[in-house]
Amino acid sequence: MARPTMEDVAARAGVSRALVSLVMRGSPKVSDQRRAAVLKAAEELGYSPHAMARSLASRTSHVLGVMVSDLHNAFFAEVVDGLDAVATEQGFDLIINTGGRSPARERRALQSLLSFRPAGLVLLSPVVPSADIGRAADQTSVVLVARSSRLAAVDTVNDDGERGITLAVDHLVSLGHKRIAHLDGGEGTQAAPRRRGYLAAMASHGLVPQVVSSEYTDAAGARAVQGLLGDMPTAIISCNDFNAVGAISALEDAGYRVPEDVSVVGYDNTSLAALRHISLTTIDQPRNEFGRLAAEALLQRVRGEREEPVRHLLHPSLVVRSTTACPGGRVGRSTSPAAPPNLPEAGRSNTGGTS
Amino acid sequence: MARPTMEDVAARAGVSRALVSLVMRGSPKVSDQRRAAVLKAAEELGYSPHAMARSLASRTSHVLGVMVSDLHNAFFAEVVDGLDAVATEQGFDLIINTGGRSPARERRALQSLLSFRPAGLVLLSPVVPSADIGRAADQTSVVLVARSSRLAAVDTVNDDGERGITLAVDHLVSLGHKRIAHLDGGEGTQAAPRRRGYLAAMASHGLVPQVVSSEYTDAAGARAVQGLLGDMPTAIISCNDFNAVGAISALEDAGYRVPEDVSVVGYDNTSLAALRHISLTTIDQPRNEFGRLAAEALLQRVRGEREEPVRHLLHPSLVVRSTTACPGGRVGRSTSPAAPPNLPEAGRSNTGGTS
DNA sequence: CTACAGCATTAGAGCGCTCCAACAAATAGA
DNA sequence: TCTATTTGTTGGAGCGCTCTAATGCTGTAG
Repeated sequence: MARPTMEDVAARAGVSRALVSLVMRGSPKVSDQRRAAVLKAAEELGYSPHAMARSLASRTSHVLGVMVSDLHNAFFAEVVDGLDAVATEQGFDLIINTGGRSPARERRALQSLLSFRPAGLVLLSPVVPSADIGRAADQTSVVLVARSSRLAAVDTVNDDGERGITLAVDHLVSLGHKRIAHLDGGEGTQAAPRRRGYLAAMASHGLVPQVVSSEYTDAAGARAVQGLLGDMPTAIISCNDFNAVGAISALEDAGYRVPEDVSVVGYDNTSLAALRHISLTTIDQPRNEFGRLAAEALLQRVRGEREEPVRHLLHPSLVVRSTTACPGGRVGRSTSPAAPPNLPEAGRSNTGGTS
Repeated sequence: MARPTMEDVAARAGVSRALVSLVMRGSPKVSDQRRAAVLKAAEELGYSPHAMARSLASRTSHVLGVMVSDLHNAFFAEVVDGLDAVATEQGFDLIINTGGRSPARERRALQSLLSFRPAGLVLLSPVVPSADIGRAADQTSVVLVARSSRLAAVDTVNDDGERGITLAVDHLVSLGHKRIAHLDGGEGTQAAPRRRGYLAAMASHGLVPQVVSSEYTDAAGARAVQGLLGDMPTAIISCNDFNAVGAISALEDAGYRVPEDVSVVGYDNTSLAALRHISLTTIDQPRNEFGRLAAEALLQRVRGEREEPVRHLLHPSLVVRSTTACPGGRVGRSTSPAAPPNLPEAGRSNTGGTS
């Protein structure tokens, strides 16, 4: 397991260590003959350069640190994919840590990432206080994704949550809905702009808003719907897809049909929403694009091409699937949102066919 | 952004660089007085040790490389969580790469991880040929998760797929099912043991097996069910949860009720299965445990506590939710699995209530 | 024949750290 | 008192690499 070094390769190829270094870095000022000899020796020894030694000697880092607040959320997986694509293409390596949505753990993760002296840091929806982020930004370039900041030293990449919710409201209004409730995300990141967008969009249509406090989970969505029983709106805009799925489930348990009785819109367009079993109308965030832009912003700074902070605000888009329809359903029933029209047949309502 | 070094701290504290090094590594043979002085100087300068320089000088690595074949799969997220827990606890850092389920990309990811000279490597369900894994194992300790191997140099952590499927078959048989089909995972990892387990379990109950070729996606599950229309078994065991959800969706589209007409069992117990809207009976793999065991196996090797390979085969468990019932449903209807009893009411069947 | 490019190649210092041997200073044993 | 032992501290070599400046070596011109 003792791996060969440049010295070994140099000895075998009958050249100096410096020459091997040049070959490894693809320098043009090496004769073809020597290059071939070096490459051959390296191949025979199974040599590959030592990234850490290289980084130490060159005083430059080809590592980007990524802190993912929550690996379980598929949202971040796609962002990381975007990051990875750009990073790999530009010869950077990713080192990933998780923060587990706890400030203490995130702070440790940050420390650990910084100890590698990365060229830059990407923080995905971090929950640590802004001061910690500022401290990190003193040491290296930082880009924030799915979290805004006023720090001059950090770039940010976010989706325009106000606009996203506006798309949802407009869609429902164009279908003829008037009573549209919003199950909000409470203290969660990005919950505030979405709430603001909802209120503004409702106002612009001259409609009465109804914000129901909720959270980013399916259980919370179900609970919120249970609180609405007896006075159900004709449409619900959830704070995210999980919440929406929970809401749908509770609606069906209560005998409402989706979308005939109640339309539901999610947010995020997770893979969940695309499942044909769920087929949720939702708002798509260009997640991969988040990652790409974050990586590019970082690399611009790393290369010293930019000093001023950049704030990307990406346009979300509406993805219409099967959980939205005209009030009363496509068949043009009563528009009354009154009491549950009927009870589920038996057992689980959400798998039930009909008869 | 030029960060202070040990030299700076030493100068400020009025001691030698070596003493600072001792303090940073928590050596007991430092007087309290000096220790305090060093710590104070470090604090004032905002010093933190350079992980790469440390690793280079000490010729030891505190880095574990992790290759995740597919970040989108929440399965791996939990494994990584388990890894992370153990690694952090033992003072190791994780550096994560993705392989994107492509041998070429995985090979590159492997190279990149190895260039950091990690103490060990954890490969989550890699798709590269065994030879590549062997080559990696020449350079560092390797643990394979969700992929088996006969290589003497690598440890493996897997679930006992045969046993998992047996649990599913037994469960269905105990409910009274006789016609139980298996939608298999084709070439996918772990598909083979699951198929084997299914065949063995069916044989042990004296039942006729029916393997339908499929894949690990919801679309494939739906397609497989469509192929069964007109001659539907009373129960289906899917190769994973996604496949099961696709199957359920197609069943409902065709007018079958789940679980009254057809019971469905998934595999993996993903968060998807737990959604109340889906509430899928499935087989749980102890994913977090996978990660913990993998990390521990690796660290044992790193510390030189073990030479012989270890093969962990974890026991999966059955999680009964709402997609399985006695044939004919709980209400005790006809057990005939004949033709679709009726057509979906209108539009999407899967959100429909009844009337 | 010397001069001077131009080029491929190399010696050597140094990146920030660890670790070993060496060393004072204090303590103990004779 | 002198020698051992212990304890705390330090200089210096070296981890595997990069990078600068210097080297040798052509070939062409004066």
